Amino acid sequence: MVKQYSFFDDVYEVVKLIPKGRVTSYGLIANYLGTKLTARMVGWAMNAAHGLSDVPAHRVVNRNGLLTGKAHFATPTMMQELLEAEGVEIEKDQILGFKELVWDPSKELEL
DNA sequence: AGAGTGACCACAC
DNA sequence: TGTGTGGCCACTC
Repeated sequence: MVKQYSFFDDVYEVVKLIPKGRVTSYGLIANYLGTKLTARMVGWAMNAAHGLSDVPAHRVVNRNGLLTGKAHFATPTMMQELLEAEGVEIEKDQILGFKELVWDPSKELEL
């Protein structure tokens, strides 16, 4: 039923590699996978990813560290709950110290 | 084949 | 500092 596309798999793989307690942004993933992929595509991929429990979509936020995708979870608070459970502090749907918690695949993985 | 849409990002005012 | 607009690529109707 759920059709999966090739680039979705790439996005999932990166998201799965995000260390616990760390977060990343759509743009960083897009940048890491290649210029072909735009932040919108990553967000769109996440839309399909939320159905897969393997993909920690809660660790992916926008470039401001804002939980823009929380509305797409089972409950609006679920995303925050999951992040807080991993030690990430959140206030008003915004990740505190996002700048230091951000996990940039193009830097961390470094190929 | 064309138009609309999307869990975004960057620039301009 | 905050709002508005365009652009990006892929998918659906």
